[in-house]
Amino acid sequence: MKKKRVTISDIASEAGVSKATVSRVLSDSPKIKFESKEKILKIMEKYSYVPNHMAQSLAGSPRMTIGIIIDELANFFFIEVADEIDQVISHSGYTMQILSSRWEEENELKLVRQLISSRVDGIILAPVSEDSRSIALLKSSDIPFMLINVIPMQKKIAYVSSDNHQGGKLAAEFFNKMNRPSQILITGFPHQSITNRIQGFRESLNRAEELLHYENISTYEQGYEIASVLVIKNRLDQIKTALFITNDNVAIGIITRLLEIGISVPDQVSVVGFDDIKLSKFCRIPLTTISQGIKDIGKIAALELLDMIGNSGSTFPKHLIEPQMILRQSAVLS
Amino acid sequence: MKKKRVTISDIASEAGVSKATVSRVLSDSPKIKFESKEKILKIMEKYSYVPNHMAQSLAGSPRMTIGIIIDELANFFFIEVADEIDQVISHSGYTMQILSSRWEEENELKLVRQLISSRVDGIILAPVSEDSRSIALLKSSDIPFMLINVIPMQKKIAYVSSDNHQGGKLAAEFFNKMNRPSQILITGFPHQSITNRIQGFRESLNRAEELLHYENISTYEQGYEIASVLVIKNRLDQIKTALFITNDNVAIGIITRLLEIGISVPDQVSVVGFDDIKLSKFCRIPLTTISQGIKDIGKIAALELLDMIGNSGSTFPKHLIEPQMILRQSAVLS
DNA sequence: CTGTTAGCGCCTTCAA
DNA sequence: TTGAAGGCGCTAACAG
Repeated sequence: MKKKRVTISDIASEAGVSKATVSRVLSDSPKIKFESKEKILKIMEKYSYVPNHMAQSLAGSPRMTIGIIIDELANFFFIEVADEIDQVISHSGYTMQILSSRWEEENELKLVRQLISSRVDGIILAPVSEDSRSIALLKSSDIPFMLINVIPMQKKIAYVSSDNHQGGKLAAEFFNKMNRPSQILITGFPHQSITNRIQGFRESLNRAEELLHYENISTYEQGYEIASVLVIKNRLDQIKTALFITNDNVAIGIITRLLEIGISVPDQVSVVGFDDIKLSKFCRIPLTTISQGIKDIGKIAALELLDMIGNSGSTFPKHLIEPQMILRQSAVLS
Repeated sequence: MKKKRVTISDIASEAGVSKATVSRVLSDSPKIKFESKEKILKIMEKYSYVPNHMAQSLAGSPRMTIGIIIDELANFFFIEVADEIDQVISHSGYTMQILSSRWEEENELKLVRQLISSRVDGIILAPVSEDSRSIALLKSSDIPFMLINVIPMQKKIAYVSSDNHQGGKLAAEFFNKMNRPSQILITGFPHQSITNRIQGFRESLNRAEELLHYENISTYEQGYEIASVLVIKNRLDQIKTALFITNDNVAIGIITRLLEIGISVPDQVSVVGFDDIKLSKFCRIPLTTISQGIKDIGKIAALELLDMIGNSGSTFPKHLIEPQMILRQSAVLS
């Protein structure tokens, strides 16, 4: 009962021409009689004919699509990067497909395999781990790809990332000036970008040996929850504290909860975030944070990938973006 | 110089078997000798062989992917719906591809065509317009699809949407109780969902004839900007005002600006939003808003689509979700 | 358990 | 300007 899909042959026979001729109007070839073209177009219209992209691609047409794998949809950082990428590539006629690995390496590998399998023209990946198997797989494919939010271990891999080590350092220098009695670090999944932030932070931080550290806090919900714990265990209500939180989403969650409890930010507790997502301007206490240059990351990744596709991936552009301290209200140098 | 991709034939000849045998290990067929399988697997591994999905699909394999087209990436409502959908379908082994129409109908049509062209198993579309050409195209295809955030004109189209008219009514009833001297409505693109909210709101609102209305405000940046204008033109600083803003993102932007200017929310200006995105709990003044039941929308859309794919799209489930008033701080009944 | 034979729908020479 | 033929990489009967 399933109605058969109309194919190029159907169109051809109805028009009384060969498949080749129909194919020519599909690819908008110039060498075709105007009337033939008109007629074929009309028939296509009549049947709402949509050529089978799989077949086209199999037969050699470029797909004109790039795939991007991000770690999570709920993280504004990735969404903003993706949005920027979409803007750029669509100008060149490409379409972007977003996939989410949900921070699962197995899942990421599956998605990468899928993208390779569907022969997209290029891939942008924010890998769960810097030595993820996905990267090896990608390398063995001949599809141009670009890593974001990570600095790969191997050579000959294109990437764009912010200098997270430097970002951590910036935060530390700010902390040193604030010089609060209590200093706490809150980080997310053990990801290279995070590790580098931690290192950069610790290395430049005064009294680093006293630093308290909470890990695996990654969403604003989790931030909201950990805040209560912090208050009790580390007496945030009594000891002037500085928080460095390596993710704006989390920072916003924490601040929200602190305010509810009646702890003032930045007076009692000052908070420095990381990323500078758009939202950090719009949250309850605008965030003092380290900017990753989100728009730059997206734009550069897209442009370079497009370029690599043009050069059939023989180059490996590398970009390390300089982070920047953005002073707003959640932490100030009184 | 471009290294040729390894195909099933390469694997087959290297293993000294036929393509069919290799294909069998690909599909994990039981009727295959264990040693053959092992051997073939090893060779695949050696070459990092990834089967061509285009070819597989052309030859009849289901793609196991669904496509979703949303209006914009920067809108948390859509992202949250998409995230929910991804959760659900991935449990069934499907992969989701997200595409963004950027509120452009032409672009939407192109993307729909692309999805049909690539023969995905199902499509979820948040159409720019309720009588978009995309919908007609989708109908003429034999791919199961589900509309979200809209109530289609024609019958026999599956959809899930919140009852926006009712949502507007809820807001109006709340406004009537607040009974502020000045009442202002702020809406986004002229989309059916918005129109319904407006209608529902106006119909139940006391003193609706005095209602002021600003249109085409759709992002929090735009909200942030319009706030200054509002203050000046409508003397928000002097006249107690109630704002109904049909989009939480915008509402958050507006509140942020109002606070900066020194206008208190909800005392001087009370704000009712729409959507209940997660963020509305975390913004500077937690939002009183109309909940669309975002998670429900995503879950239902995904589940029903999966079901339609199973039944080869012969059913047309329709869901109208009851919106709900969520009382937080940005507007209260004193 | 395995090989052979046909396509799937389209594009691309090569001739006409 | 058009048509015929071959092939892209894989799956699906149908024989053995």
